[in-house]
Amino acid sequence: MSLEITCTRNEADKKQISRCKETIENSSDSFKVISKILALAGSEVRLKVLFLLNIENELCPCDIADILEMSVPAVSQHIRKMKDAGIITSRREGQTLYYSLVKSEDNVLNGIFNLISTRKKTA
Amino acid sequence: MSLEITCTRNEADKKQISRCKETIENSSDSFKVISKILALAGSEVRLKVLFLLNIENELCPCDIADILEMSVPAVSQHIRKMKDAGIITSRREGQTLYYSLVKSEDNVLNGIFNLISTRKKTA
DNA sequence: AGTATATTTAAGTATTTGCTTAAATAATAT
DNA sequence: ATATTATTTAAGCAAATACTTAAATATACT
Repeated sequence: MSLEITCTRNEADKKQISRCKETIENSSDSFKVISKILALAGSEVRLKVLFLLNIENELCPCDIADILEMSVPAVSQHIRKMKDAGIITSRREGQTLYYSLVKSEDNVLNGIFNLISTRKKTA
Repeated sequence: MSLEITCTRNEADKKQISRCKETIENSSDSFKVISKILALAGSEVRLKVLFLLNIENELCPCDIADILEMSVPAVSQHIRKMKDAGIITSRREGQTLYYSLVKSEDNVLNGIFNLISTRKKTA
């Protein structure tokens, strides 16, 4: 818990440091919210799931398990995290649960999807 | 290692599944590369560091530690990860190491920085 | 050479993550 | 009711994370 100023370099720019502290403080909530979404998308498996939901509109856990060649419970647990975070939702049709992306205005994910598609083209 | 098709729902769309598998396969490298960057940015601390480097151009570990109110070794270890991944670089000036973002064409991070700034304005 | 400063690295540890297997729900079909 | 299917949940565990403190480097100063 060393909250004191440890950096006593001659060149240390105190004004810069307090300006930065303020900037960070002002966007404190954004950092929490956005880093959480990025952490979710920062798993190869989940990024693939999100990308698939974006292009296929909706998919069930069973399909995703087949596509990604992994176990259904493993998929289900990834889905749960994303649902808990509110970035995907579900719709039931009989025994099957269809998951889809929650569309949001300030979308962190759209830019990422574009990047994946773009890279694919240029590669 | 259950690589067989486990989903034998009547409604299962085999064509959709193989189409999806192909899509994922085609962008396989993108998913690796991009999820890695997102995982790095998916830490609140690292997202802040990246954001700060973006607006301040360069900062030393000591300054970052002060700004984020955390220990220098903790900061240094976050920096190491980002440097290893090639998203930041360093320049030495005497004893001080100045870190800065590596500018890249297909930038995953720029979109994110914009989002943080935008959210701040609207909030 | 000897000391101080900036930073990294290493070792230790508590927490989190991501799977596995087995059991629990929920809906459907017989 | 019973069995089947789709999915979730729970328990267990190995690996990864993110700190801590202490020691090691590297540069500068005297």
